[in-house]
Amino acid sequence: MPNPFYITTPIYYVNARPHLGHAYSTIAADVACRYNLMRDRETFFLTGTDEHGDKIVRAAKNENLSPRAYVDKISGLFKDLCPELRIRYNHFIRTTDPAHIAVVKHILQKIYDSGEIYFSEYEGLYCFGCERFYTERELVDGKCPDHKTKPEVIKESNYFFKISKYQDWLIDHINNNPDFIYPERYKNEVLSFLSEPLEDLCISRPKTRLKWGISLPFDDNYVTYVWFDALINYISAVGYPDGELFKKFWPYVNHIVAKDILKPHGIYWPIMLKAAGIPVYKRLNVHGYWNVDQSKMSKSLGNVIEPLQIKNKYGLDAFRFFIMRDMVFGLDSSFSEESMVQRINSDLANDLGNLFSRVLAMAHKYFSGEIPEVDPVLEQELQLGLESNAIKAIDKFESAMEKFEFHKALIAVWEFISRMNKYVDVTAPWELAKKKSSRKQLEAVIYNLLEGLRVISGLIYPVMPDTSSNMQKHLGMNPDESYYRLEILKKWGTMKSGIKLPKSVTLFPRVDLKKNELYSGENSSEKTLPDLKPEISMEEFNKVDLRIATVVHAEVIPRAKKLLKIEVDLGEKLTIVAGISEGYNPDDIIGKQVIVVANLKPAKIMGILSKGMLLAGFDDNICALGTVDKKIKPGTSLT
RNA sequence: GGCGAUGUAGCUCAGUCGGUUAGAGCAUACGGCUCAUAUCCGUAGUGUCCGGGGUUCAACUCCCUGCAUCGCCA
Repeated sequence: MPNPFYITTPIYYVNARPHLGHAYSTIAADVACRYNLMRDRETFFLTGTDEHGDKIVRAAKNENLSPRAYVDKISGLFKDLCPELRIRYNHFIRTTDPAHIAVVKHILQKIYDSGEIYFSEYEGLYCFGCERFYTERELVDGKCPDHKTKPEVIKESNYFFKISKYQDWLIDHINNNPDFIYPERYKNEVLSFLSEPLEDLCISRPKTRLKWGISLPFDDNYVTYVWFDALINYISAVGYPDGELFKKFWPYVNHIVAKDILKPHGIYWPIMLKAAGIPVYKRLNVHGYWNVDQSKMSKSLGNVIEPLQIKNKYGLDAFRFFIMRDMVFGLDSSFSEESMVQRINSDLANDLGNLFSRVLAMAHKYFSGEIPEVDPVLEQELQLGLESNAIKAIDKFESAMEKFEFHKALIAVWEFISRMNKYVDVTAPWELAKKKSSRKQLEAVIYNLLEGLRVISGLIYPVMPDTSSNMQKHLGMNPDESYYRLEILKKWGTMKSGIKLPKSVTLFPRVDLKKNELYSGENSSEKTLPDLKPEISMEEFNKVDLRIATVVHAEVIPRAKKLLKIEVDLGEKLTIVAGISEGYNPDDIIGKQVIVVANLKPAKIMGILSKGMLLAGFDDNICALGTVDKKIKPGTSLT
């Protein structure tokens, strides 16, 4: 039985609404979790909200709400986002939950009893926005560098946690466990921070200035510093100290955080655990920031992309794919709608979507949608290494996923997708289909392709769960079986012949946007052009007979406002009435080559039988004829 | 101010221990195919490897220095 897997996101501070950064952390955790399901591991996925502290009180005041009402509201926003992003958490914790509060008190008491917390007086410049004291030096023009406000002088007695005592232990622990903080750059950052003496951590706030928090169990005049409270969620959520979940999952915990909260997680948290006699976490996984148009995705800046807007515009799976594929876990990345569209078109529509479409179309065309019966010898013969390519892709996928290198895992999958497209090209099933004698070969080729799609459908499961199950459905697989399990994906040839496949679908439509239509966040309707008419098929379009014609004669029609009577030559002569006299005099157009609809049903206009239509564009007072850019024989049809 | 990271094709990046002709994807151009969503396959490129100096038979790689960008700390 493989080890269990416990994954956490940060608990999100509810002083702002969810944004792209939150969505990324949470989706990354979801991807890691689903991957571990593929490995048959028992998983536990924790997310939630952090709801105490000064900033919350102030944010609540801003909205004229009580802290309680305010945190309920914002926490609800975070919670509601989860199903929309297909986040399958096991528990959504709130630091205002009574069970959490009890554990925080328990830990505080435990550390206090062991003598690691002391009482001391402190005076300093305090910024309420930052919830921290500043030294004179740190201030810019006497003001807080973040909030541009003047900090207040505050003198108070507080409780301090002796974290300095654990500094050497922590340095050793990090050095002895190279994976403890990952990727390495953040490990180095923490070590460099630890190369200087740590100051003890102030873990209390007097109730005289903050009541919204957890009371210290050993002094009711104080509440707990918000970080000390918040970090404990990772164990309170699984029932520390005696819960079964805690015993089962805690030894295997992976935290996911963004780099802005590296210090609390890389320094305070392990020391808190150590001081409380709890084994420290297994691994801290630190990711970077999403930059949007050069500037940081940050709560204090205004340029926040609502993840939901983009997701609604292009679909959830495309969104999940893009942020997992484009960001190297640990590094910063930039988000633009343009690069997302590029990825959707090239990776999703062209590579994966089109592969799926062409294979299923052939299965329907040549085998009326049934998985063909296959001669095992021929099947092997015509594999051309496809099976071993699949195994190789799965191996790469696995080792990348273990290291949270999501982009590399996806690259491995796409290498295989590309391999599949080449396989189609090399085996040329449409050639095999031409001859009765190669029927057996055709069966083997299509079967192998369907098998390859089965593997792909499984490998994309963590990142694109909806598309994965959609593919699976169209591959005629039993929806009750966990088709995405790695063990099953590695076995080639498990598809049963004779199963009828549903009619094929387009997995990802190509996005065809002009630049100026990008980034119109509010206007997130399906249509990409204003007043776009309903889609037509090629077949329907082909009913229109467009021809090049030369204007041989034109005259104004008396009493008509805009109409010209025009005679065109397209091999034979045709009379057309066209409403273009506001833009053209008869003499202007004689000799011009124009585009006409030649098979339009004739209609009588102003007593003249018009047997076609001239193409022209009208924009306010401009009228422009559709013409061709070089001379061409009249009567040539346009396609 | 201190410490660190990064700088490679038009764009995003890979490049092991110093070792032959510096790679991939996207974008571009050309060719091929027609099963497929104007898709797919193939071919072709282009490089001051940030600048300067040094070590070496040999430097994108190691050392020094300068510049630029970013991060952490003060």
